[in-house]
Amino acid sequence: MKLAVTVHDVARRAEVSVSTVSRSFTMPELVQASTRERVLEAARALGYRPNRAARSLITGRTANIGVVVPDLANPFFPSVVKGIQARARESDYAIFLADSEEDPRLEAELIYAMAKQVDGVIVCSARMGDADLKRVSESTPLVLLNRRYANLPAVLMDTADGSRQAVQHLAALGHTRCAFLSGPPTSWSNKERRRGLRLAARAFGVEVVELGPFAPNFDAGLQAADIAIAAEVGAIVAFNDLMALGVLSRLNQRGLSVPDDVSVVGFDDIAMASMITPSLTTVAMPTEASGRAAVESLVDQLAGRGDADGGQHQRSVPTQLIVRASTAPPGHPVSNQWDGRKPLSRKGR
Amino acid sequence: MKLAVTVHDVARRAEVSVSTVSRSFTMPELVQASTRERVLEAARALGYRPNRAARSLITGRTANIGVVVPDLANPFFPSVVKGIQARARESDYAIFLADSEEDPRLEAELIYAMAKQVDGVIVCSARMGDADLKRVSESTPLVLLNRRYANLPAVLMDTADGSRQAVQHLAALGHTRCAFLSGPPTSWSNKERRRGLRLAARAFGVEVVELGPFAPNFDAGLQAADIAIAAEVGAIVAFNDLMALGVLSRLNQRGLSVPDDVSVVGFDDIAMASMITPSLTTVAMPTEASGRAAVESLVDQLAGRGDADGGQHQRSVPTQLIVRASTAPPGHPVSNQWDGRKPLSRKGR
DNA sequence: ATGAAAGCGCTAACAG
DNA sequence: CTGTTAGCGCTTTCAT
Repeated sequence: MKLAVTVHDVARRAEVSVSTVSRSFTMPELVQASTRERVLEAARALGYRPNRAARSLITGRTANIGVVVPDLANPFFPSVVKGIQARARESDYAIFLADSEEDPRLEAELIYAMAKQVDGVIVCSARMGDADLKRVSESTPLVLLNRRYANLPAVLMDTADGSRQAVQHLAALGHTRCAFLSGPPTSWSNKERRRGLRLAARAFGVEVVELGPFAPNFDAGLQAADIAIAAEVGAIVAFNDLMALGVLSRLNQRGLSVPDDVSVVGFDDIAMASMITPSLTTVAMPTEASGRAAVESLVDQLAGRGDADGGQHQRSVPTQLIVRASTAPPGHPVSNQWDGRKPLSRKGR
Repeated sequence: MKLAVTVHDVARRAEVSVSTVSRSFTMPELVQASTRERVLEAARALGYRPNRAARSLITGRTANIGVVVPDLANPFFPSVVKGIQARARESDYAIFLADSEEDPRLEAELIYAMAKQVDGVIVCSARMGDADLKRVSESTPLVLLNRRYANLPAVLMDTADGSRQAVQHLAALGHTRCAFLSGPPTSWSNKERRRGLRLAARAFGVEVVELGPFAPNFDAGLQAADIAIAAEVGAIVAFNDLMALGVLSRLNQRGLSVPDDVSVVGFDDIAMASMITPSLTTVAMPTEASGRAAVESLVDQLAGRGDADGGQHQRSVPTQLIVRASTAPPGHPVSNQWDGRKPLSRKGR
């Protein structure tokens, strides 16, 4: 069943030494064409596949990259992982995946556990504290996604600007008072969203009521909706789309109309956003693109190119407000109007 | 930076031999408590972590399990992976993840590539042909999810029964003609859904028009909606929820109301289903539970318990129809799915 | 251009 | 109970 075909087997079949077999795979130009052909042929005949684990033992390189996410059930993360996976394969890396179940302690533990089997780890929306982050970063090359710490390489979505766009939009609709349903307190994204909101609120003359923190899921949205309504706001900005959907659902239950009675804004994966109910305005997060960027950052780092650019390891990826039916002029066909080309108004930062 | 702390280092520090160190970790009861304590202490002080790759080289066991999915962007699969991941950790397995991007050839290739680094592979909704499946299954222990082949271990969602429930529901609403938007031709689930549909259609006196095949995504749903409408059906059963959402979106664009003009049924992850627009009736698939079941099946198989139960390796997991607003009595506010002009709620509840 | 031999970090006999 | 030794499958000097 699980018979291991080794270099030796191939060597014997091709009547060469093991080193020649090895070289035929890893440094083909160093072996004569005819010999190499014989080796490759023998390998094919035997169904030989190099054992990457054994290889890594000696080379110190695993060709695997680790990925840690807080919760795969949150649609945001699969999308990031998708981007990582796609970009990783382009550079012949395989993916080691772990779900920390929103547990900060587990997060660090998982990274330690996989450290030896990967060349580096991409940590998505890390929930652990700075101290742990520091410690972990000393044992394995890391890339942070949507988290900032010292000058660790990071890919940051420009979520604060997304907040700004959202507020600008709401202000344009005539709103003067809106609620922010806050998410996980240790989340960098949450802080950024709040920060952007406050800044823009002042600029556009909108009052922001901060509610929460809530869990970043659908059920919390149900509950948060009532609280928001009690706070007498005309617009609700939810930490993410899962919560926003819960809000929508509860609003609907209470017979309130969106956006006629209340405007709702969520933050979500850009792909998912296009499928979701048109009454929800969304700040689209560039999930796949960020995943790809994270891999690139890691690959650079591993290739030693990391230190070359003087600690300029933190890349920011823009976000984009997607407005649907809620602002469509009467008679405008409802759809996912954004075609991915024409950006909405943006100021430089 | 990446200094490797080995058994030797620990051994030296604890003034014991390497084998004692090794045993302290893998067979703690075979080493005297005091010695073990000394070893563990030394290990902690040095920050030693066993190198699982090296270990696997000699034990033949990696404590990793591979997972292959066709498309992580399809919400169905992250949910399955979530279940796998959770159950896997309970048995101290880590996850190797690969996305085949709906490419049957890549699928087999990915499995071969990870074969040596995992103890077994869970293949979700395999798209590859039977021949490839057979070949792959000879090189690595496999568990199939929503795919059946010979007597390979498999976890099957009872999707045919879901179809039956859907048809029964539609018949009860008075429908006599419905469309089935077919998905990937090589998909077992697609065949099962169609089979269940046909069977139930006969039983309940409903006519089924088969359309497609379509790609299992949102965009295909947009397109399929037009075709379905042209076919003059009163109900549409889509291969999955991604397509169903596309259908909903297009119907909405065309000014058709769901479910007043057309009923739409999708198949989806049970957790996601609860958040999606209430106008969509869904056959909820037990994704997480199936993921867990798949791991259990694999663990059994690896423990040699596989052959004991006489080839009874195929487990079936029930599905369940979730009906929402579509069956609500007239006057029920339909949804947060409308064109942004006319309030949907007609009368109060 | 090719071969022989020495390990990578770990565990599994086999002795003591 | 603990230490010594021999590899797991692979790459890599160092010779030839």
